[in-house]
Amino acid sequence: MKLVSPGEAAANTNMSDKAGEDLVRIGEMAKKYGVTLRTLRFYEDKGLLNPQRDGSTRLYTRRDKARLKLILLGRKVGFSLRDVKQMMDLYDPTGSNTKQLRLALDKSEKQLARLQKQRALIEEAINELSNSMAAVRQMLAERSAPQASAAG
Amino acid sequence: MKLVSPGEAAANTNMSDKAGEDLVRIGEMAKKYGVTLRTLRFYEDKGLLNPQRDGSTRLYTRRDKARLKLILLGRKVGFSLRDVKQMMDLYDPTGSNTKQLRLALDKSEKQLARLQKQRALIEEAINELSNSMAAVRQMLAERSAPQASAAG
DNA sequence: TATAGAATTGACGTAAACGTAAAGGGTGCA
DNA sequence: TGCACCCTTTACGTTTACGTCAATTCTATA
Repeated sequence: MKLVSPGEAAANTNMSDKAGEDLVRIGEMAKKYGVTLRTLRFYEDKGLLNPQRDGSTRLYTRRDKARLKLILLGRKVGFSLRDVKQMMDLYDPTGSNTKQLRLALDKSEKQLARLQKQRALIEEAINELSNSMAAVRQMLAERSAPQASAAG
Repeated sequence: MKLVSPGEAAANTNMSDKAGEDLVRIGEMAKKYGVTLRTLRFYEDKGLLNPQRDGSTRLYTRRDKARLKLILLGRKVGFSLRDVKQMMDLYDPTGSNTKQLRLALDKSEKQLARLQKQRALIEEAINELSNSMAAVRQMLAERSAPQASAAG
């Protein structure tokens, strides 16, 4: 049962059962989104992805791609995979998803606060480090040119 | 052999052998610098601190305090303990410490670059997250007031 | 003397997101 | 037929800076 043979996959013109099902195997999926195979399997193991199977071979659909995009966005903004899963698990294609959206908003507000705190910490660190570097440069300068100075 | 009894420690007026040796035990040291006992022992285990001993009891000197301050500063600006140790290990009380200072400066420059990159990433994250939140709020608004709209 | 308060060493546990083998199947092509 | 790839599962390893017992000892004090 050949669905997408390697090589043909890139120029995929297969219009099988459903129009444009566009199934890809793990290798192509990984390349397409810049992640490793291990990562995709890991996400699946954590319940974040759920690709079809052709025998034992994973086949990722359009929906898997959408989910992966969300996961990667979530990771980028600093959510844990656990958070991402919680939010995605609330998705219901038949409903208004009000609950999901509210949860996402709630988590996002908290995450935004965390990010802002982190940014503040990093700026503090940058300032402290810059000060230290200035002091070190000063000491080095004094060592290379030990002229008379009032400093102890 | 009593050196610093608890309670007396705070109002320490003991001028023993060397003037103002100012030895403190681990509990007071921890409180003074806002770290746990575990942390102090851990730092010692990693070769970052080297307190004296009264039998089996650790006694921290003025020098240990100076070193701990440096460790905490290092951690604050994002150095690993390994980095901190490398830098401190080069300290030689009899020399000019040019090598140490150069190493510190070198590491600091790299760390500064990392911090700046991190800051950039965090700001990207903040922006992306803010955008997502706006979109979610939009969707929620549409759900609570589903008037006619052109949006799909 | 009994109790409460420090200290000690030793050693396993934790978090997060994968990395990295190891051992093995399936397939198209020269 | 056999390489060259792609895929699979299982499972231990990695990183960092400690946290958290556990079992014991020491000491001051009421």
